[in-house]
Amino acid sequence: MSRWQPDARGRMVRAAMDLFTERGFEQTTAGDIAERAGVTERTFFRHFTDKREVLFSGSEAVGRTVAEAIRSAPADLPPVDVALTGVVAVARVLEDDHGHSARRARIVEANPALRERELLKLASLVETATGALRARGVDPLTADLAAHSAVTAFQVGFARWVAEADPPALGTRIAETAAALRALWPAAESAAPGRQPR
Amino acid sequence: MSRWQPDARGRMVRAAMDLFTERGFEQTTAGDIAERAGVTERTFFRHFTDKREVLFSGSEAVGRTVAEAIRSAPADLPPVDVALTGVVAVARVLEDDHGHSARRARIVEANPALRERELLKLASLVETATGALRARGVDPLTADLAAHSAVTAFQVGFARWVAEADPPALGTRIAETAAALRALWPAAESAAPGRQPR
DNA sequence: GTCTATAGTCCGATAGAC
DNA sequence: GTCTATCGGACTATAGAC
Repeated sequence: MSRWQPDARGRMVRAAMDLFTERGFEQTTAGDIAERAGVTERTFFRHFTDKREVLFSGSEAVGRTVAEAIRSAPADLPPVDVALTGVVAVARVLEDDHGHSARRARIVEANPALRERELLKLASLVETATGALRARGVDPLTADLAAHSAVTAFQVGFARWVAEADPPALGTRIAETAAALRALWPAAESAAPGRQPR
Repeated sequence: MSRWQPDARGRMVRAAMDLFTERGFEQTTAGDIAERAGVTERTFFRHFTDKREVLFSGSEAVGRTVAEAIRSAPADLPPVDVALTGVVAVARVLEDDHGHSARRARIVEANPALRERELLKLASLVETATGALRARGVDPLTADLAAHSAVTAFQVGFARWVAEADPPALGTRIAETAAALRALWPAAESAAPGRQPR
């Protein structure tokens, strides 16, 4: 039908993951990825602003999922639980394909440049969640910290999940991590009403 | 006396900050920085692995400060407070020069590539703190989460501090942020002794 | 210190979809 | 005709190799 094979973007993503696994991120040029995907290097850079971005193309969708889950969470839920609702919604999407997540995580962990990009995406997720919480009327500082805490629970829970050979549900790991986060702050010492910790 | 002016590294750092402020990070080449610092481009790359790194040369020292503070914290302190001790020790160092921190923060915020690097340094700080906590016998998950929480308190408190024209002590802002973080987790619901939150 | 590969940008040209 | 996706070539800066 057309001059081009469809789904150039998907082919580039798959080619990149394969090549990064085979010979590593730095040993793979943008041209290599393009070649294997059957496009030119120039086309690669029109789809992805830089070489790293090819592994992070789904991140806008993740942000939308978080924002929507926070928007539609029950009104009476405490802010931190609202934020956790957001990241658990993301977990539900990733749940299905542990193999892909694990493979991708291994590639990212192996390269500092990719870790940097991942951290930027997580930071952007924190910002998205903060905004969604504030839209619910949560005060700015609480919103920011609840978002940070939820993303930490996601990040740490996800890291444990992908490291496992025969894992439970990702949502379970995240809930466990959130429980451990809550347990960090001993209620007995300083959470008595009105007392200001220094 | 010698063929070279002393403190080439310091001159490059200052030249970089000036140029990044004047014309922005991307509009400044490594050669520009080297030239203003009176060295060759080659010398620049011998001191800094990449262009961004010139703004992050103090990060190893920060890591050592955190690790040492955690190592020497009172034995009976809860893990999260030990971790907070670490980041407060860093605050004491930055305390003196609000102007420099604010200027640097503005440069970093203005450029995604620099934000990425900053996030990587913060992640590495989390790892350092986690290691130091584990060396005290804290279990791995608690150590990781306490480190994350402390660095979040630092990060958010620092961001508020640099944004202020006539700020209080950075340590105060961080303590406030930590208190707000603690307040996120309502004690009433699930922190009763022996009860396991799900 | 020189040389080189790669990343990433800018310009324009082209070919199909609508 | 308009919109969008591809391709080609030239170009600079980064960063590493020699």
